[in-house]
Amino acid sequence: MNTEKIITQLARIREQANILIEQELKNRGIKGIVPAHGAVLAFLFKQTRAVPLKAVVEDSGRVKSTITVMLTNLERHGYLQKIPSSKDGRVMLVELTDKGWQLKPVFVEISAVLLDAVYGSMDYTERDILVTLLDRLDHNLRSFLDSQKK
Amino acid sequence: MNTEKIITQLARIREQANILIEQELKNRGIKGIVPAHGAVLAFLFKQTRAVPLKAVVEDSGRVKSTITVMLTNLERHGYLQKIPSSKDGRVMLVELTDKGWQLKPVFVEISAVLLDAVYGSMDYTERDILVTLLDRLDHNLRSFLDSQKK
DNA sequence: GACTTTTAGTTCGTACACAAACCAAAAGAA
DNA sequence: TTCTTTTGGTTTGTGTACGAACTAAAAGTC
Repeated sequence: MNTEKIITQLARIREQANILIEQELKNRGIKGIVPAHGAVLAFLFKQTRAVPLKAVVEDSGRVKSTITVMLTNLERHGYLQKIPSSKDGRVMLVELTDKGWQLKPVFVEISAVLLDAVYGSMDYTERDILVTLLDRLDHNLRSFLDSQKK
Repeated sequence: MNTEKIITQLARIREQANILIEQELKNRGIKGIVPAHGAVLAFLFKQTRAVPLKAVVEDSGRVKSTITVMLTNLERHGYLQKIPSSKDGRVMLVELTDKGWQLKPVFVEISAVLLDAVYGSMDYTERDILVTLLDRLDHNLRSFLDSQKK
């Protein structure tokens, strides 16, 4: 096996996963949602009340300008609402609409389809080994980047 | 280990790899190049003469409109030239300039840094297991998507 | 209380990425 | 030869993604 192209390999798998997600969304007639929204939606599904845009930024790993635009688009499609906070004139509170909450079961379903498709018949021991090894790569990269930062 | 978030994990590693690449390019004072150009450049480095844009499209896995724009930008930065074919009035031939060829050793260097950073002290047996398992995920996804296509 | 700094979001400019519409040249069919 | 289809690229519109500049409100300082 060629271990030199691991990043390409990772990228390809991720890309195919995205294609699968897009297909499943399309099959279910859902519009205006793309894989990149996954992280944001997952975060919002965990909330019980409106959260500041900043919280979404921090959880998502995206930059605030990206999130501003993304939330505006999701709002335009009716999945959420952005309401200025009455407590703090700077903050914008984000809250899913009913239409947004309806995505939650779909999200769960598609996640299951995706995991099934990805792992296929791979046994659980192997899945665990794989994820553990990937975790090491993640740590390796993180510590390299940290050491560079300074 | 949580095997349910493997796609997120993959995406994170890839993202950090991209950050590393961007840093290394910056350290070397190289402008106008981003990780997304990697596939295109790797392909052009293998060529001995000008190749049609279509060949780049096929090798890169990107769509032709994406490649048209990307090549135009790379040309604007002086890394390559687009020359209309004299044989076939439709085709656009792509060729690296001297400035483009100068990226080749940099590319090799950065690839080495990246691999070192990613794998760290992981031994070769483990690297092999990892890549083999990833290959299975790739095949699983590919066959799932194929079966959906019909 | 007036002034300065920090914080939360938006806007703008640029690039990748895709799909769809478009265009011109080549190839195939009548 | 003329007409039709295919092929190779470009253009346009939309969205993600980032950094940098900007705005307004809050918090901190004197």
